[in-house]
Order: sequence, then structure tokens, then C-alpha cells
Amino acid sequence: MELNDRKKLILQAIIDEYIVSAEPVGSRAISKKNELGLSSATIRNEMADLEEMGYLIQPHTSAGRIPSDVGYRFYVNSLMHRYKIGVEAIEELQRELAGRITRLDRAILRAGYLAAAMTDYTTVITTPVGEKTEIKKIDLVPVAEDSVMLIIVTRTVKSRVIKTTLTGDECISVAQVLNAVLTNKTADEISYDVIQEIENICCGKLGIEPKVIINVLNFVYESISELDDGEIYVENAKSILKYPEYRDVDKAREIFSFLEDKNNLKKLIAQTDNDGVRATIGTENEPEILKDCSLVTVNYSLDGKAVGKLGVIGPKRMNYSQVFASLDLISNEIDKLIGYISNDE
Amino acid sequence: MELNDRKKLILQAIIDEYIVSAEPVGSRAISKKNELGLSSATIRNEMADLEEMGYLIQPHTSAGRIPSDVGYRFYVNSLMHRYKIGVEAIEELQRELAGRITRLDRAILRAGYLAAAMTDYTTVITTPVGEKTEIKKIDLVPVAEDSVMLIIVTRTVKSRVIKTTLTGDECISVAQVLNAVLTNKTADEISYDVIQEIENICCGKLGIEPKVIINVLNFVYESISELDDGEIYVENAKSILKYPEYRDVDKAREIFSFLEDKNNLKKLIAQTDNDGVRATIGTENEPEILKDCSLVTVNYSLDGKAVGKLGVIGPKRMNYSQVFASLDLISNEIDKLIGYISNDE
DNA sequence: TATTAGCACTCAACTCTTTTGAGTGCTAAT
DNA sequence: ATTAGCACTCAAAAGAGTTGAGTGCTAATA
Repeated sequence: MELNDRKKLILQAIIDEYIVSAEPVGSRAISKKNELGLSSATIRNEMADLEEMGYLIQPHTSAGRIPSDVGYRFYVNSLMHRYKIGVEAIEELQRELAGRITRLDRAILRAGYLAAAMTDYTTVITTPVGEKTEIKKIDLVPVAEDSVMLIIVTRTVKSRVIKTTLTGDECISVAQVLNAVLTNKTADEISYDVIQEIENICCGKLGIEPKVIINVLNFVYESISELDDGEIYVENAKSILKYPEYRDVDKAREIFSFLEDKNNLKKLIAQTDNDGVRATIGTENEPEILKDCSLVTVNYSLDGKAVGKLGVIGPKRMNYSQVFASLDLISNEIDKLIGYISNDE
Repeated sequence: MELNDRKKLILQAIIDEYIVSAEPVGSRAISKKNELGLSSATIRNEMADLEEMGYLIQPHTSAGRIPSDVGYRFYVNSLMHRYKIGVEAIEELQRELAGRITRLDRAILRAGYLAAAMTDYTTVITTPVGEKTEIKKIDLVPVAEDSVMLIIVTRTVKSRVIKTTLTGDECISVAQVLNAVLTNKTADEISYDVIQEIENICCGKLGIEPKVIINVLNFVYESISELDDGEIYVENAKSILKYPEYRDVDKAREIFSFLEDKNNLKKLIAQTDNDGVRATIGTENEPEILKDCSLVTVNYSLDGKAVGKLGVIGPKRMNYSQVFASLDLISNEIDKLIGYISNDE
């Protein structure tokens, strides 16, 4: 059987309708829209065909049809009309996103929030992770009798407190050595050998006790290794409760648990290695728990390099065209951000 | 009518029972426990009295009784038995909380998480906010052609990127002046006058263009003013869905919305200015939305000074004794943390 | 005088049955 | 090829009946 134009139009109409109503769509409803000028009986025949071809499902004999995963997939690939985001909405987004930003991870968080606000689905966003995090400066600041704060400036700032007997003057000397050796290197260029080289200098020329410096340098190495670890944020999880498919509290709770497990979530979103906006629909999602959901993701870049992911999780009958348009827009806007800012708390 | 010992025992038994069952408690259930050796008829008479006195409520004629807010209040103040947390659980907590901590806000986050894990209610925790944040060091690091990262080291590290035409050498000089004037001052000691004094030095001795330095110093002042702003984290919000009082998805959604509004939440938790663990029960809570919930809060301190809040939000029939004990324990453990660490990302 | 056994009464919640209506598939007419 | 017409299906809503936990009151009892 062939999927001719009329069938496509009917399928499109059914999915469009189902996306807003969340109720099985009957032949009469499609017929009454009158865009095709066909009677319900004709629609009925076509719907039976579409079901046979796997695009539609009938929950029970006397019900209307709902789209199958295959139906959604076809819709997303070929049927869905392009959603055009209004100029004012775009300007609003730009204002919200770029206005008074001084910290990159805050901006990213805000982007996630805005994606959630625009789509009203749950949003997931990762902070930038670049293989090329270049070290700009390292500092050791005594903060108490026996502890020193290690500060590593890259595109962002990371810090941690180290317990050590290093004196104030020693901190300054060690910091000088660290800067001399490490500045302008990327995190992956710094092997443990490099750190040992620093150890030798410190023990030799500076005459610092090996035990003391080894301890400190271990933390330095560890911190540098962790530089590229990203965070993941979930926004608007509550929207899940808004959709009738999650009226069942237990089902909703399962999803909440899933969203709370950040590691799992990172893994999920990392594996969608996409170019442009992509959707995985229902059973296309690996986690069992998402088999009734769709996930739409996009990479965002900074400086032209893909460094993070933005994703939307919602019911399979989500408003794909709007979500696609929103993610596309927001990822582009994030890319523009790097001009203004780059930072971290 | 007098609230004699027997009435107290009965009230206690009813509330204890209701806390676990979430179902109206009948006279027979209490009688059968047989701790008092009274028949259901006698219990019934006492229950009628307790209702008249305002401690109990009968949802409808043929139902058992549930505690009123007044009943809970009396229970919390006078009836509740002290919950004793096991030694292993305490050790477990200490291990989890103090192990490998290098960042203070992470530790706080973990404390919130652990409170949620111990109680299985939703937990709210604020990051430390001290009026006495002492500036340890300030740095200006060029990160791009036209931007400089401002780093302020206190007990934690804050940073932001500033667009400026300041050169690398100028950064060093300005940083020197900033350190000379601001080091060891607390945030509230630094008025705008102090900043202007720095401006004069920079323009005068260093000969930097006023326009350029004013821009930078504005950011410095702003950042210092923001030093004491705290964050608030919500953990285990999903647990709300676990309790029958929130079986109604719409009700749950309202609470989720409330928990998402961080500013409101900060305000709520800030106003409970308490010493030790405190509960506000049902209508004692100001926000309309919490009138069916209880909020239990405790201040935690670092260095002996109260700097943050930890709170638990749950149904009115929450396990108060366990929550009280957990919050008490955790707030004490947080106080001990300051020995090991102090940090920020 | 305090307690309790006994009994009629109440009412939410459950079960079972009936009704409703949206929707289908098939057939015969156009 | 399309459509009007009709019998059929079945989930969901509405209604009717049943159950049972729980009460309040009264009269008997310790």
C-alpha cells in the first residue's frame, strides 16, 4: 500500500489534533475540519489503511486513533510544519539571555530556564565541557592557619581548599612555579609527569619538604583532571504533572526519580551525538522509563565548538515543531553569548 | 474540661497511629493496642472530649478522628517521644558528610541530600551567608583581548568577567591597590567611599583613565555587595508524590511550583528565626499553599555563628520525632565541618 | 461514679448494573 | 471512488445496592 499525499495529509491532521487534545482522534473530527472535503467514511477507510501500515494505533475497537511511534517519527521527519518564532519572542529571549550576564554557568542555567519557559516541557542542560580548557592562572591563597585555597582560572574559575603546612611565602613561590609551567596549557596536556617535574623544582630550588609539596600537587593534578567535568541541570520538572499521560502519580514519581539521577541523565543526553535538533521518540529512547516520552536535543557551541547539550523531555505528543524551533533558536543564541561573557561562580 | 494524663496518652496514641497510617483513627484501633486496657467505648468518650477541646477532627460522622493543627502542636511540644538515632546511622552520616570534601557549597548540598535521605521528605537548605565574609585576596586575570576575570577570594571564591580595555600590566597594578586596601576587610566594611578612594589612587599614581577604572570598580563593588547572597537548594522534591495527601496531581503541582520559586522559599525559611529545631504546622505557615504541610527548620552554624538554614517540608502527619532528631544531628555535624574545609566552586 | 456491652445509625467506598455516546466497520447506493 | 446509513463495540459515566468501619447513646455493671 502506498502512502499517498492524501494519506499524509490525514496523518498530519490526526497528529496535529492529538498533540493538542491528547484524546484519540476520530474520523468525524478530521472530516469536520473540512480542509480536505471528505466525509468521515472516507477518512475512516484511510485511517484503517494508516493503521495497517503502522502509523496509527487504535487503543480499543470503538475508539479513535492515536499515532504510533512510527507515526510520530514520520511526522517529525516529513510532515511537521516549520514553526516560526515571532520577532518579539526572539528579542525577548535575547534580552533575557544576554542581559547583565557575568557568569557563564548562570547564563547556561538561564538558557535552560528559558527553554523550559518557551516550551513548557522539562528541560535538561549541561554546562560547557571543552577538551580545550586552557589554564590562564593558578593561585594559592592562605585562608587559615593550616589551609590554602587553590584557585585555577580557565574560562571559568575552580577552587578548593587544601590542608597543608605550606607557609605564605612558600605559597607564592609554588604558585610562581605552577604558573610558569602550566599557564596556557590545556587540561589534557597536563600529565602526571608534568606535575612531577614541578615537584622536582619545588623540592630542589625552593627546598620545600617533599611530603608537603606532594600532597599539594596531588590536589592540583586532581583539580586539573576535574576541570572538564560538566554539570547538568533540570528545569521545570513539575511540568510533567501537567500532562494527562502522567496523571498517574506513581508514573510521575518514576520519572522524577529518573531526572534526579544526574549521572544517568548525563549519559543519556551525551549519547545523542547530533548535528542540529534531533528527537528520539518513545521506544527509540533507551531507558525503559522514557518509552512513553520523547527527548529532543541540540548541541550548543561556544566559540564554534560543540561543548554542551540542551534537551527537552516531554510526552510523545509534544509540540515538536515548537520545541524544534525553540531549541534551534536558543542554541544559536547561546553561541552568540561567548562574545559578552565567560564565567563561573 | 481538663486534659488529664489519660487523654494525653490517647491523643498521643492517635497521632502516632495517624502518622503511619494516614487514615482516620477509630476507637477500636486504639483500644486494641491494649496499652491502656480500656474498651473502645471509653476511648470513644475520650475522643469525643478531645474533639470538643479542639485536638481532634472528625472528617465525617462515621469516620475515625484525625489530629487538628492544635493537636499536632500539642504533640510536638509535649507528647512526642524523643527519637534516638542509631550510632551506625550517625557514623554513616559523618562519613558521608565529611568524606573528601573540598568545597563548602558541595558539602552543604550534600547535607541537604542526606537530610532528605534520612527523612524521606523534601529538604531545603541555604548556603552559608555570613555578614562577616572577610576578603582574603582579589585578583584580576586577563582572559581575552578585551576582558578580565575578577576573582574575589573569601571563605569561598567568587568570580566574574568584566569587559574592559585594562592592559595586563594595569591589571596587576590595580589588583595590588585593591589588595592593599581591601584585604582582611569584611564585605560590610566596604562602602562605596572606599571604592572611590581606590579610584583616586588608580587615576592618580597609576595614571589609568578614569572611565576605564570606574567601570571596573563598579563591578568590584557590585561583586562585593553580592558576596553575602546565599543560594537555596531543594532536595527530594519528588517525595511529595509519595504521600497520600498529595495524590491529587494538581495539588502536588502547586507545591512544586512553590518549591521552584527560590526567592519565595528563601523568604519563607529566613523568617523562621529559631534556636534549635522548630516546626510550623499547617495553618501556622504563612503561605496558603503550605496550610496542609509542616515545615521543620534548624539553623546551622559554621565557626559557631548561625549562617544557614536547613528545613524539611512534608505532610502535617510527618514523623516529627525522627525529623527533629535528624535535623538536630545534621546541623551539629555541619558545624563540625568547618574544621576540614571551606570552599566553593 | 467510671466503665463497658450492646445496638441503631451514618456514610464513604466498593461493587455491580445500566446507560450513554463517540467511534468503528461494513454494505449498498451514488 | 466516495458516501450515506446502520448495526455494533466498548470505555466511561451514572445509578443502585452493599459493605463495613466507625460513631453516639443508653442501660447494665463493677
